[in-house]
Amino acid sequence: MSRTIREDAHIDVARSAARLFLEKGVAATSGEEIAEAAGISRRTLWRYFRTKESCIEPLFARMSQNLAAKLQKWPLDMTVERFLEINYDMSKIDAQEIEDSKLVVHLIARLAEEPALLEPWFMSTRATEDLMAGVIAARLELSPTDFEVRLCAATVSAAMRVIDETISRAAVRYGQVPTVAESNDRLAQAIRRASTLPFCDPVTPRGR
Amino acid sequence: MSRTIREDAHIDVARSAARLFLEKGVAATSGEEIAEAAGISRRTLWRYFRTKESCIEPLFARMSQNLAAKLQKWPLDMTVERFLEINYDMSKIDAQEIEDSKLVVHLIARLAEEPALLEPWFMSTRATEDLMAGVIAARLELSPTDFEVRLCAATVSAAMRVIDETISRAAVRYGQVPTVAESNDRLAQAIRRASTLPFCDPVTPRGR
DNA sequence: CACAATAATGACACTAAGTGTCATTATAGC
DNA sequence: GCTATAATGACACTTAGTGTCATTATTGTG
Repeated sequence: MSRTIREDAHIDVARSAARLFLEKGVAATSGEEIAEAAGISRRTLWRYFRTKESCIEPLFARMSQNLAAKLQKWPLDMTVERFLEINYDMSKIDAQEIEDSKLVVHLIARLAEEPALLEPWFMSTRATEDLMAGVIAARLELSPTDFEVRLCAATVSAAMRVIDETISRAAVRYGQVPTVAESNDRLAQAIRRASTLPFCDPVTPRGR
Repeated sequence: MSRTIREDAHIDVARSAARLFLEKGVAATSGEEIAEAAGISRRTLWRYFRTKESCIEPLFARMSQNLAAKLQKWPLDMTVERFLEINYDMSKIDAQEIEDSKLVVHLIARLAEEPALLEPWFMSTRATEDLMAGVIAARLELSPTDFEVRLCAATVSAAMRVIDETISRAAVRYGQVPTVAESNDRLAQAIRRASTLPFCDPVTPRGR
């Protein structure tokens, strides 16, 4: 599986880059150091990533992909609240995923001091927006490119972004780590309030 | 007024850069060319801007500032719809501002083909978000850093972004230029639907 | 107006990000 | 085990971006 090997290699580099960025800042970290830490040549690093900053994107992308995998299984007759409740029980999450989440949380918490991290973070938000457009479109039997769907996806993913930033900051800077139930409540509430289309409630497929 | 002189110099460079980016693409435009087109040395260009891409930021920033200037005058007892209606009559806008708007519209329309333009665009969206947080906080007598205010500012500015992108794309790619009234309607409607706090309607100052 | 203080610019050398090219080494399919 | 192909490394190269210092505007003041 050449696809998986390459993806593994990419995320390994992302972890090294994230650790260096958190340790000494983005500006003080050179491409050379990232390559060395990841055990690849400088040339290969630039084949993997267009810029230094984008090296951490696979970490954000992995979060998006986890979300996507879950959202695909969201039954039409279920509310967001219930769906989030049963899907984030934290029990079947492996150690690697927890480590990655920690890195992501720390990166997000540093956004204010490290503007260079904003670009990859916004790119990830954009990916989430596309993801949500797909989910909303599927639930409401509309096109993912429909204006109403795009609007709703944008507001909802913006709300999710604010929740991520708020929780990450609180956790890293003030040590306030919420329970899984609390996070879910906040997230569900924010999504519901931000949504401009009724995709949070059970939807009934148009009769055929 | 050293402040104004510098700002003028910056936006002149931004116009040159925007024209070059639209003409030959971001990748094919070098810092050297931008500097030459703007009539400054390469060294001065890099003193003005950290990156090639960020050269166009003053154009986006100007739009934000125009918006800010208007929103400061939004009376507490007025709806968004009415406010937008009386503030965007297009009559008292000078030629330079129209030219700048055209450049911005074309840049936004190219976002899909020129991912390098995404960063400055998202930075501008972020500025709008801060702006909206201020406006919402003022109208509802809350703090601009309050979670509820941040959430609402994020959803509203996301909606504004989608409107900008939709209208720009339609205008540049399909020649569909809406009337001022139409744009206002769409914008007002999107803002109202995206808002998670009731700042769009007249607010009554808390009695003292 | 002259003259000092300070800010803005240019020139030049430099570091680091990012690319093109080609030889070498893994990897996959047979 | 052998061939086709994808991935990597080595090395030279371009261009983005910075440090430093001399020169040139600008601004404020008597």
